[in-house]
Amino acid sequence: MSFGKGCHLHLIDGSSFIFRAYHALPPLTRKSDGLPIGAVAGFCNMLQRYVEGNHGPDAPTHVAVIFDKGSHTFRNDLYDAYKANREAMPEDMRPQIPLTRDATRAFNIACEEIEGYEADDIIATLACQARDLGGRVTIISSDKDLMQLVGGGVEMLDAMKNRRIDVDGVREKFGVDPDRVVDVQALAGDSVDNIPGAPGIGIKTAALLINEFGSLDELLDRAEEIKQPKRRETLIGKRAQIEMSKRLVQLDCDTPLEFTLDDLEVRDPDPEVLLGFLTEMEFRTLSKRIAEALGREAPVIPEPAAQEVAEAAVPDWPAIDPASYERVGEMAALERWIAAIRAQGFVAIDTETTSLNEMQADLVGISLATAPGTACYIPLAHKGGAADDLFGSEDLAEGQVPMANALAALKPVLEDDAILKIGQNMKYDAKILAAHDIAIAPIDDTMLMSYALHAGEHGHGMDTLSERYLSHEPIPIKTLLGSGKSAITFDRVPVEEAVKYAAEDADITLRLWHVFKPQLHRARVTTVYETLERPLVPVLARMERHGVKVDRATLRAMSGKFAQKMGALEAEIHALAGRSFNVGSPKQLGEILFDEMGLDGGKKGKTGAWATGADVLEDLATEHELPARVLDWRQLSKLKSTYTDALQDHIDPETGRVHTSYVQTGANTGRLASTDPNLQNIPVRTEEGRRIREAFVAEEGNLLVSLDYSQIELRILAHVAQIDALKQAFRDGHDIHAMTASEMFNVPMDEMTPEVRRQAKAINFGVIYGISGFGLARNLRIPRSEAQGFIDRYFERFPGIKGYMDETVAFAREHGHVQTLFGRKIHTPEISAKGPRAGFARRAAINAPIQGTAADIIRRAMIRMPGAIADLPCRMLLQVHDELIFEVQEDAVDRVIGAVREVMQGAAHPAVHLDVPLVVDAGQGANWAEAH
DNA sequence: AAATTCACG
DNA sequence: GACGTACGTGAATTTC
Repeated sequence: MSFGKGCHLHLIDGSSFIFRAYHALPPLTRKSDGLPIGAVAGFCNMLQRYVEGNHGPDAPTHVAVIFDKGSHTFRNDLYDAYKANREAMPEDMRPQIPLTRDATRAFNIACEEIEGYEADDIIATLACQARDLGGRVTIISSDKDLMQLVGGGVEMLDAMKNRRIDVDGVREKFGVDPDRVVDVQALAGDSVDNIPGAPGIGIKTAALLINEFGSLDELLDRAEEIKQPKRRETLIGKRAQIEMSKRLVQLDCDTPLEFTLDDLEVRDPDPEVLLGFLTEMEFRTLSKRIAEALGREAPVIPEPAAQEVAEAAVPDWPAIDPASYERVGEMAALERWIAAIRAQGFVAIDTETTSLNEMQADLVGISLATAPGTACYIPLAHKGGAADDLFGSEDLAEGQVPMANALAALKPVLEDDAILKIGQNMKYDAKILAAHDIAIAPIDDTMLMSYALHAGEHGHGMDTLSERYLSHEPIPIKTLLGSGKSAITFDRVPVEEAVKYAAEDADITLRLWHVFKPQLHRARVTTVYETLERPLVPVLARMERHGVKVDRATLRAMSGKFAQKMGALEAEIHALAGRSFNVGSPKQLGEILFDEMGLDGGKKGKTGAWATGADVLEDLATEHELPARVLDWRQLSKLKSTYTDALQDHIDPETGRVHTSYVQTGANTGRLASTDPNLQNIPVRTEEGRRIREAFVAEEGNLLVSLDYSQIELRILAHVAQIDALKQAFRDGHDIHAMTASEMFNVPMDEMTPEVRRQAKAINFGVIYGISGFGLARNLRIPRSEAQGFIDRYFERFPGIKGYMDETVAFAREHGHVQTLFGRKIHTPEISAKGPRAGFARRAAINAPIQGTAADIIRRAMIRMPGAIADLPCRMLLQVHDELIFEVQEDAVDRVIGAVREVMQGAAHPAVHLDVPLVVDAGQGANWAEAH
């Protein structure tokens, strides 16, 4: 096909792919000879992902990967310092460059480079040609230097963020249309490429000037008109330098090419060539994946002497084949499986039910796996009914073992101390089985193993793990249940389909267990898994099943009151605005405040919408009535929709209680997350919000008791950073924030003002979060310079803190993870990233050991709690990060507080001896508001 | 499905 | 020199 109208050209910026691939992956080497191949692996992965994504109407007709070649270009003749401050290419990257060319050719994608030209110029030339012929162009790169090409059918695509950049995207980045981007760049310069530009002028100022004068030439000609003296002098004095900068950033659309667009037509890869290349590189996982996509058998890559157990184990297993699983329809067959399990001593198990909510879920079937590829499904409560019967039948389907008989046979196995039960997210299955009076134990949980091994690297759901560690995509549940309104429950799934899906889950779980089990030891996280993860499962299951009593009448009354007040506020707000609008719409509110009322202080976010967050409205509220009323309305709206209304829907009709679900792998740091509903963010900071806690009540004759760790994160900071002054203050029971303030501002403790103490408190918390001048300034609403002054003084007074922060970041850079005092590892894959992500990763790395150690401590307390309170008339109900809530028989409150406090305060022992005491405060009352 | 906002530790 | 930032979460709502 000759290139022309209707054609779509993709131009991939090869260098940016290589650099991203290099930095995204650890330094992998080819096992047989140690050749560095990390970047090549990442590059191939990106190409494969790119190819897989190329379907549908937007698919390219022509494609090429463009590379740089040679280091000397016409730009070096113009300016000898061009790109002079670039860091040298890493040693282990250089040999991989030619291999990425080979990889591109292996994928049968055109691979182009021209000696003495930058890839950007080739891309520019091709893009111009394609555009002039009436075709569409997508440049796959995030390099801002290419943005000048956008427009007239040319767009960019950031492959990592999967974000298209069109003319509007360019305007957002540069503040001008694409044809003026070079003008802005000429003024702003670029430190990465060492383009000088105009000193003192950045992108913002440059865009302002270009928009005012229309073009760079016009601006330079009329520079005399500029009012700011410094800026005027720069523009006049540095004119030559600015004009040269423009020539440096201007891409060349007339690069002499030795090929034409027609040579770039999309071609299918030759499976032999592609798989041959991948085999040569020894990419096991990738070659398997690509072979599957090509419908070929995966190439066999021999394993060298030093074997990775996980990698070596996989090829020996039979492929995952849903058609091979057994349907267990009668007792005799079930007895055979039970005998096999007893003989082996372990089994993978998965339960299928009618709901994700364990309290309302009915058991539908159970699947078992005893070896990779050996799995079965025992349907127990599938409904029958003809396929054409829209509503199905209420009768049970044929060929199912009666549930009571099956469970009676399984119960001794599931409760047998000598038989290990393996599951993925066992808390769910444990809760389902508990409803049938089965206390499943002992267990292993592949989700928790993954969490102990890989927190921070990826999620821990079965689909993720299967794809990552088994290179297999499980049958999506959607294909069985459908989605949305027409979704059915699992008991309506035909048994033959259910067998494939359910048994596959058990099979996958067993395989994952074989992969992870030996890795725990090698990664030194066996103790974390065995003492902080696995034993928490039955504890959480029991708390969740018990639930907390919530009084519907209290919530209903509050909802009504909130609705009334909101109605009045809404009328007031509309009157102030002069027209009616949706108060709940930030977009409409922004238009009212900043476009119609013309208030200043408005800022647009990255999507171009006005920001109307509470901080913005609070600033405006000092001058105007409307934002103040909106803040009031928002508070009520939040309380009503998220709490008083939604909580009522979560009261279980059977128990009259609310049963949250804790996600043990939800937070990377080791904290729990609470969902459906989230009971870890019930309001407390405002008087009105706190009243919602009055609806959380104790059963007749009982009280709610709350115990929380006082300042646990600061205590941990004092310990890990070895800050003597802080440690001593905690030992002496002093007010830690006042003490900090006194040290920093030289104010004697008895002259401390609340304001100074408040500032010190913000700094103390800031330290835990990986403090920055900007963040502290925003929090305290003071100038950034002043905030930076505070931080400097703090580090001066407590040099250990700065040392700890630097050491933590250095540790993360070296090892790719940080860890808690108890050995929990939190991976920090972005720690060496560039740009704003580096800041995020750095602060997260500083925070994780502190937050994570606190999380470990309360986990240890929770795990010991059932034993400590077994003989007392009370139940543990909730955990809120540093707080535990109990329901206690009235006459036992003091005894319970004593026992719980002892467990909580001693929870770090004997694994860790802290230099600071842990202090636990207690409260009690008829409801949570009183107990807190 | 993404963005915005806001509740908690 | 400019940019974007406090750490960790979940849920409701609007908008696309």
